[in-house]
Amino acid sequence: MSTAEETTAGGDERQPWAEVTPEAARRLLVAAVDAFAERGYHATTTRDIAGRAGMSPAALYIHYKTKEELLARISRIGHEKALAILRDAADGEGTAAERLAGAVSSFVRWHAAQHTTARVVQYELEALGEDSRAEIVALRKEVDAQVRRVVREGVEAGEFEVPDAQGATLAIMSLCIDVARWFRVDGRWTPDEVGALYADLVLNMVGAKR
Amino acid sequence: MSTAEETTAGGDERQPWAEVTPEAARRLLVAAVDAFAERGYHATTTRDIAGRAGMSPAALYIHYKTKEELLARISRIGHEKALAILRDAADGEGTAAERLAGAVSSFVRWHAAQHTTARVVQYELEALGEDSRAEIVALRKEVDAQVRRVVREGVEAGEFEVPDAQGATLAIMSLCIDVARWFRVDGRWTPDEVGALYADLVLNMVGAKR
DNA sequence: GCCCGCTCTAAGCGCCCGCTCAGAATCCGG
DNA sequence: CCGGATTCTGAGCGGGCGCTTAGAGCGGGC
Repeated sequence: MSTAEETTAGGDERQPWAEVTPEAARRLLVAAVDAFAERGYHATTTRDIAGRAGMSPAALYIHYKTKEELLARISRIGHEKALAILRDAADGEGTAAERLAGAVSSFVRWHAAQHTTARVVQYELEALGEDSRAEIVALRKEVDAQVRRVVREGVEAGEFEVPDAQGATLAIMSLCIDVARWFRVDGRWTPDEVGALYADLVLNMVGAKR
Repeated sequence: MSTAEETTAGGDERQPWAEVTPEAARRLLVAAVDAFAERGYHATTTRDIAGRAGMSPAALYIHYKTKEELLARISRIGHEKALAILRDAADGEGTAAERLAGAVSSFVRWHAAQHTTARVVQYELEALGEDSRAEIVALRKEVDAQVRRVVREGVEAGEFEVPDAQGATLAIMSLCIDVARWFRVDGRWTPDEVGALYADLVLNMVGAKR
């Protein structure tokens, strides 16, 4: 497995929203993440978001033009974080198997540890407006490309044995993303444990020689 | 009739909502499935559902007490169908590997072919009221149990090699369920192809001797 | 042929939504 | 200690929501 914890580019893991300023805007955004993850974008009211941030409903509109802009900002930052995690792992050193295991375990760890954010990022895409959705779709293609690259390299190097590299990549991404749906903090596993378990299962899946 | 296709208990695959009567109630329910899958439960209005069914908004309330009852009915029938599919496969004949492959391919095929229904069934749980949610959660436990049983039997028979049967089961279910999220009718694969691909990947995942 | 019961519609009720705006509070350079 | 910019609040707008109600249309039993 990975050592203790590899550093992940693109932000501090303890303060994921440090780049959002001023502080009131950050408090609103964090409140929105919680509310969107709990109840979904459409079921969340601006009054609820403002309330969680300890402000009046009107305060929201000083920092964000609309409720949708909040979602767009969350989705943007979240996808950039996901891309940074996977790029780091895919660009790292080692065999394709080692890099794939690293990518899966970090990506899964993020989906588990930041599962509220991940839930919004992965499941509220359709609530985005046209413009932000296009931006996000482009980011997602880049995200996919990182994993596909490692899978292809593994196949070419004879490390993996898969009949359909694109299909395998899809399944791997799918497996990781779905962690955000089912992960519970009071459940059976810690984020690290799920990451390790899934890295192992994925190596099996691509027929990596062990 | 279906010859090559295995018959699946719990309803005809071409008319999935045949058990819903009268016809107007079925039309409303099908409209609700489409709308919920497209836009999500909370973003769907009763006017939209009624409009898709070619009726006035008030007509909905002759057949259903509330909008939530529509969701509950859809979720109930969908989960029963899913359970029937997996029970059939798990109770079938053959080695654990054959039964697991059958379970995964049928379950995935359903998630792909009926992806609008599956999307509602799998992603709108939190919109359910307390009572229906409890009922559905019980059904989901039974669904999980079918797959877990086959995995355990495979491990005991020495067919599979997994360090954590529960973890592997979770990953298998997760993989299948997420098909409803990403599957597109105009995409690269047919439901049958995804079913076959995924059955193969899952056998790898559990370390089945090939 | 009449009437009952079922199915449907037109109209609309009360509520809460996203969002606005006028003005109060606060901060800060000079 | 002042004055303008910035950040916030209380009140409330227009509108769409889930759902109700009164009554029209109509098919089947006697």
